[in-house]
Amino acid sequence: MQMRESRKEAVSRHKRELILDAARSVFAEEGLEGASLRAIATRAGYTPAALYFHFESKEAIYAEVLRQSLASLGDAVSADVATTRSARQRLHAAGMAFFRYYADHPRDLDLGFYLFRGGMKPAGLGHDRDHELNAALEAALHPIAEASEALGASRQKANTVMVDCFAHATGLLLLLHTGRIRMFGASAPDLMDAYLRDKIAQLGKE
Amino acid sequence: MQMRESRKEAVSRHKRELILDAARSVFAEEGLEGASLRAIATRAGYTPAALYFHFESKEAIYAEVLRQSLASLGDAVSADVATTRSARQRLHAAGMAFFRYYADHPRDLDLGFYLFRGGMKPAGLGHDRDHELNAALEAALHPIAEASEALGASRQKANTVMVDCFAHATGLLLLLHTGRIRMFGASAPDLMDAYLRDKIAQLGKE
DNA sequence: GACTCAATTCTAACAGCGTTAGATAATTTA
DNA sequence: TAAATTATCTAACGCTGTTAGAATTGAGTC
Repeated sequence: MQMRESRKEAVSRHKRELILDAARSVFAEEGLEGASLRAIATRAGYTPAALYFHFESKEAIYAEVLRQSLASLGDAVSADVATTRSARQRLHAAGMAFFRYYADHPRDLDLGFYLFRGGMKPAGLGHDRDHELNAALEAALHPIAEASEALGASRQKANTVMVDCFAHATGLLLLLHTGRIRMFGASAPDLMDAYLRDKIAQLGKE
Repeated sequence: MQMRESRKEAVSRHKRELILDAARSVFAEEGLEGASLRAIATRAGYTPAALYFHFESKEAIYAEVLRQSLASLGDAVSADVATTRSARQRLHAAGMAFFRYYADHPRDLDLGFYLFRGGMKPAGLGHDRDHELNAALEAALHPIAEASEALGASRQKANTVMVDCFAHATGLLLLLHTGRIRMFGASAPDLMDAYLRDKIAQLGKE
């Protein structure tokens, strides 16, 4: 039921994208803390209030940046998975691609943590946006569940594997980017690799 | 080299503790977002500016709350570990105690995420406070490394196990408290339990 | 009891934040 | 050209963490 977008809509979408570019730019240079709505507006050549014509709130801008980031993540995972030949390799490739994406894009991880942790609180984002982000994350991770099932796991078990991999990767990424605990020579990517290999071996023998 | 604290020092310490109680109280009722310096001051019966006589910044108050929380965590882990008889049980008990502490104290987890992620940025906390918090976290987790070594792992490997357990628990806790990904019937505590059992079995046969 | 000096708290303000109402400018439509 | 809609700006509100400087409190001394 979607009709061709009018010229006006295209222009509007383009302006939104310019604002999002400004947001990403400020975000990259100043981090999440420095990415105030005013800073974003200034960089985009706007007055703060003007942004409210294109987005309903600052969090909505953040959410859209995150949404696009999750789409990129999904693409990155899919691309890596596509180069493999076996279910074992698919699981490993998907897990590592997920890990690597956030190892390479720490700001995106910041944003994810910020919105995913705070988003449910007071009227944050609203259920629609919220569900959309959840779905995008799950979609990006889905190859892990698919590969697990191909390795003989039940659907329930396959989803559990997906959740486990997500949790482990997330925890390691947190460690990687904050350096809270000394790693004693071990590297986060190596630990992720080892975790996935163990999981695959474990699935193979059940 | 530490001498008995004077009466004046004791009073000062008591007032600090009252402020920290107010902080915990606001934090419990309003969450991290609602725990503004002004809200804390009001609850403690102070004017906002008065808090700066006892703490150097709002983040310093947060940091002290977190420090005490990490001490409690260490106690909780130690207490559970003390009830066990074997190295296998110690590892399992320590991992589960860590997980359970933050499952039961979501606000403390919020605080940890907030300070641990943002703390390194612009002049946040300073290296001393920062190192102190890191050390407290590592101390709380140490029983995991100890038990791993008792199970025959090298010191390097034992520390790796500690890091892995921390990462997995952290990731699952994030999931537990935000419900970002559907868990498909699996429960986070069960997943943590399964992870630890696997790790223990894996250590046993090396 | 009055004086002093330090410890403690308050008042008032600053600059920054997200957000909103209402006026204004720019663009499209009739 | 006139009207109407779209887009942006100005100005303000109430919030935030923080600071300077004045006022208050409290203890120790003459």
